[in-house]
Amino acid sequence: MREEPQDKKRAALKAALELISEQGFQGAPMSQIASRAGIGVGTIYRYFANKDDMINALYLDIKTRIAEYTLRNYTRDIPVRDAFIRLLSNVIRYFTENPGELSFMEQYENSPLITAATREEGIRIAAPFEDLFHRARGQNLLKELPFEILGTLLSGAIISLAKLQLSRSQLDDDTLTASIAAIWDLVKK
Amino acid sequence: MREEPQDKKRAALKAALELISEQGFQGAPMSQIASRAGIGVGTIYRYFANKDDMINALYLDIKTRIAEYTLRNYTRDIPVRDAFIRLLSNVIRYFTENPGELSFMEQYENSPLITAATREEGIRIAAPFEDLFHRARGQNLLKELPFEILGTLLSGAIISLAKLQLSRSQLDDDTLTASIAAIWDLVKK
DNA sequence: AAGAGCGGAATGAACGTTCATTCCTATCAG
DNA sequence: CTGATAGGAATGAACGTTCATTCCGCTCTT
Repeated sequence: MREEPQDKKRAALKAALELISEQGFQGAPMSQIASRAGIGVGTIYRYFANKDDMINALYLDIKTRIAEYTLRNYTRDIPVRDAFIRLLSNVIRYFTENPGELSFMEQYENSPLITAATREEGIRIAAPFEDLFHRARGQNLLKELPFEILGTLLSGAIISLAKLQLSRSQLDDDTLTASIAAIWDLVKK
Repeated sequence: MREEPQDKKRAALKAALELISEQGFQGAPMSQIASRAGIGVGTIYRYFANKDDMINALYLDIKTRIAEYTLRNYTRDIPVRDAFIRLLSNVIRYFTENPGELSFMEQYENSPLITAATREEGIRIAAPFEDLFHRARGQNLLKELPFEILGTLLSGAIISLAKLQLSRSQLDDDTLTASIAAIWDLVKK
């Protein structure tokens, strides 16, 4: 049974994500993370300087994956409105498929554990969305508000929809589509 | 120096709110809460069964105040759209004046510390908004989506705007007004 | 004098982190 | 091929610290 070099690191991150999303930071001591990952506690410290460092790495890791997944089928030849709808749908789909990640992200982003530096880096990762905003503005489709505000409103609305979708049993497709269309109205002129 | 009977209870809640909003749950041990409140640790346990109980009480307390403040100048003779705008503005104003409360609420609502029962109670407190939704639906002003979804979208957007307002230096009045108008577009037909 | 309210030292459980030890595998000598 | 050697990876018991909670004595009030 050949092991990849980073197997244990991944296992630790996965276990941390599961425990934190299920039980919160309080419910995720290093000892439990290790045992769920099937490794020794000490091993975690071979890969991360300390617990904060591990959680930071987890955050950036997930943020990157979300950004990739969301943009995965975006190209510039898609009409602006369609592109928005598609990206928003991707966000919903991603979190539906990875419910633990939404819970972890929300906990971490709202906690003072997150450093200003990490938060900045998270924003940078999400930067490719800017392109779509610029195209939309170029076609005069957007409300006359700074991108920062439009982006904030958009993400606030879509995340809250994702949370609802996860907490209540899944919404049916038509309702979801209509909800996403509503979110487009939030930013469209 | 005559003390009101519940003074220390209030002081404990206030100190807990401050510490949790500034430093997170990790950074708010009972000993610090007590010393910031200017009381003994033991005293806290005269008013609350344990820490969880205190935090729960804090949550419900704040949620009630927010709901009151938000509805404070709402009456049925205000046109629906104006009423929405007014309530949304109240939310922003409340959190601008009480920044710690937004931070605490967001941390607590996203953490698994909150029980299903407490969450339910939180929803019940916010129920008076329903009236406005019913009026709006009666006048056919709303998108054809369940109230639950419209409410979720609305609160997601307004909360994200409040967070932005607190993190970046305050937004100017015109921008704020325009942003709130945008949020109305989210639910209006 | 009795009792309620209060304070903060004491307690023990739980935690993050360390480190002496073991395990594993690659290398190399014979 | 075999056995010895070395060194990095992995382990988990042990440590020191922190924390929620308890307990007991002190101080007012009546």
